[in-house]
Amino acid sequence: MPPDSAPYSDTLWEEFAEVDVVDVVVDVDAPDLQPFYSYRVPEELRNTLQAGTCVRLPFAGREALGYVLARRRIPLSDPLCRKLKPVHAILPDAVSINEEQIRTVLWMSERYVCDLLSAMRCVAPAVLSNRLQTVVRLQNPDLRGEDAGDSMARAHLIETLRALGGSADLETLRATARLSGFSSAYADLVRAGLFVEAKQVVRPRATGKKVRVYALGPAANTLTGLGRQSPQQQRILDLLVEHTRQGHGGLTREELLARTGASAASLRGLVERGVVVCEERTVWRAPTSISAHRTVPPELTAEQRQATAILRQCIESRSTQTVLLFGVTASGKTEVYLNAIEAVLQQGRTAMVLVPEIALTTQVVDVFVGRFGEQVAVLHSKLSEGERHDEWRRMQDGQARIVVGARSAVFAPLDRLGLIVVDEEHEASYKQENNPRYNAKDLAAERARLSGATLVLGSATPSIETYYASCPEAGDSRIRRIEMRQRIGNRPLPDVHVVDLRAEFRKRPALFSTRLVEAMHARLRCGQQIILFLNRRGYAQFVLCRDCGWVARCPHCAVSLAFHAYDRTLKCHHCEHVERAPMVCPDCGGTRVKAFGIGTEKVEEEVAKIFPEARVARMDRDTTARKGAHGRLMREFREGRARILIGTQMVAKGLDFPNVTLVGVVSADTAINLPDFRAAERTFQLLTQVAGRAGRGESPGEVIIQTFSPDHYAVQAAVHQDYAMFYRTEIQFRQELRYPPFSRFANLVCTDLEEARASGRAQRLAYNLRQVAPDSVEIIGPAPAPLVRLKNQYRHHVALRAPVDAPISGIIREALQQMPPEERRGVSVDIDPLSMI
DNA sequence: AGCACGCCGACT
DNA sequence: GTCGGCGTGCTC
Repeated sequence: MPPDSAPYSDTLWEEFAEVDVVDVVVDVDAPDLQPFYSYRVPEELRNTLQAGTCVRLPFAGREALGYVLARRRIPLSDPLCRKLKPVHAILPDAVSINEEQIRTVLWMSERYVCDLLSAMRCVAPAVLSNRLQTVVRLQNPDLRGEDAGDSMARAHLIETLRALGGSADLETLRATARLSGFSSAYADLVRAGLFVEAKQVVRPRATGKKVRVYALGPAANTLTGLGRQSPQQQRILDLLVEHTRQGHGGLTREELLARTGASAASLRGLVERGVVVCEERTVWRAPTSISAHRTVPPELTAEQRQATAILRQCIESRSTQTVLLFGVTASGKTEVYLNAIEAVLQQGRTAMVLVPEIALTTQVVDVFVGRFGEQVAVLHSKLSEGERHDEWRRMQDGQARIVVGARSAVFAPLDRLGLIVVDEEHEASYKQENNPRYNAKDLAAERARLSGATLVLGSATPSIETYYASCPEAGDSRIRRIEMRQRIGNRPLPDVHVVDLRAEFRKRPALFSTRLVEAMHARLRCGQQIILFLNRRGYAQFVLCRDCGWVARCPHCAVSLAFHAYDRTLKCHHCEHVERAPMVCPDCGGTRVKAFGIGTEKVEEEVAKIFPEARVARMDRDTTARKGAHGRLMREFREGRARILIGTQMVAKGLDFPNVTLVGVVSADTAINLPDFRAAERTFQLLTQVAGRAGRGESPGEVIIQTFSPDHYAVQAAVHQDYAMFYRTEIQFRQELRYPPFSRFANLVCTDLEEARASGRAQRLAYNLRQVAPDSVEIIGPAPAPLVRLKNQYRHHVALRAPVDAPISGIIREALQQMPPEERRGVSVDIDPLSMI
């Protein structure tokens, strides 16, 4: 027991009775590890080791990297103390993460039922791209194969390492030696001391460069140092004081002199007296060309001013209110975001803008870079590891205070977040489609909560869930709604017409209705541009032998192959499989193999037949696969070289081409009949978004929708561009059938190379779930997943439907815990899935 | 008894 | 993932 008298002995006692430890997420891939392990803080790291740092540590008899979650003290009596090993070292220069990011990791792991390491890998990709590598070298350079005794294997390894220059990393040696008993021969050599091992940290390749920057020096605080400055020197000091106060590092010579108009000599004088010091700093180069010229804010419309005022008020009062910015297409939502960001920057806080990956083209990025220049960091999937790392650093160093990025940018290391914008919030691409299946929209909400930021969800076609949450009449107003009903310049919404393909087909079956063809002729005649939309790529959906009924199927997935005419291939749209399209049926040798169903390629071919003089650009995954192809097609269309743009949903979203006056939807039916309760919502959103591409310039727009379901409410609402009308029907249907937002779903998919094991696992999982779930939670299945085989894996699933307040993640975690670890690995958890396929 | 091999479980 | 411990089974 501690002596209870003198305070100093209390402190002493605590030193004796408690151990200083850190909880570490270890970066090792194993199915059955604990969420974290504890290590002793060694004396020499006492002042530097903290939550968020990357460390080297002993683990399972070798060295590993890990990430510190928390530092704490545990009593000496704790049995854990007997097992504790010390942290080896802190990784110098490794990027560390902040407390908010650690809390995000914990939240993710909890909500999405994933381990801390996978959550950590999402939050800190730049950090965990550090790898530990084993480098092995020969004990001495003269070592020969025959020194290894009589073992051929060992002799071979020695000779291989000699050939590699006497030293190599373990993986290279393993790959070069190509030896069946590699591990044991290698271990023998290490044990005999002939091979010497060393661990080495492999870092992401950074592209930062060193510059000299100036900051306030030690003499700046003394009164004598101040006061005797020339006006020029005073301006330099003022700027540096302001800069330091905002928490930034130093400024380069060029920046300082340009912003103060001072001379180089006055700066030199300050440095000589120690008032200002010069230090080396690494700057992380921005991957985006900051060449986008600065743009001047335009005059705001009345609605934009009103929306901006509300957002400014939220930001200035540091309200954590969520706002739905519900503005029709082309109502100028982006300008509202820009103004809100301005307000946040004035407070010395930072801003995050999430956009769907597909919209993250130069068009969007340029708007932000144009307004805020180098303060903008851009994150998207096409960045190299080095570029990503640099953008990460620029944010951590405070050089970049705004991030614009796709889904994963929600993890950006911005401090003091004041605003998070999720643009086109209804987009399905905010959902990560592999594990952990997080939704960036939910994470944005959590980060906003943690950092006290205002969350803005923007859309012309909000998701039903979001809109519902913004309706006071539903007794639910967690979200404040701001509406913008006017398009910029008071341009009218386009005229939308429906063509009933049933009637059309009775007269004359064709890809394009008479009405669409006539409208296209008219637009081409007066020099305007056209977008044709069809949400299916390729030439045809499938090929079928009309003699024997054979259908080309993917050997790896349970789907038919699509026909691509331009290279005469059959492609799987779910995996990488490609094969040559056969001329005759491989089953019966018949020659009547025919393609069915339409895709963008066929649309392109048809356009070429009817409008041979019009230049066409086709934009889908096939034509934009190569880097830069997307931008080239966009330019071609923008500059008017192409008159007609044909595309999949890529062309439906966010594009702004003023000369487009006609949008033709070749078929609105691709999604409408899918067995998914969101089919109608998707159709409505897609139709409304694509219609919004027409009439963004001076001339009014026209939209023609071809469909076999002209009376469907999603089509009708899109025709009238009436969100409220769609919402009223849809929310009623959701309520009657107890779909979200009146319930929550989870989808658990069991995958295995063998179908019996996948289905067996799904059965056990369903059984476990029924054991642990309360009666209010419905366990649906097990059943084969709609896509029963994907990339060679068989898939059986179990779904959950729960009341909105049910602890759905906890139930799933509990059910999974009752399965052995290796079986758990074959279950993929999707909380609030957007699709159950 | 002495050793090779393979499986299982722990890893702070 | 990867190491070591331990059991099995083969050989001297």
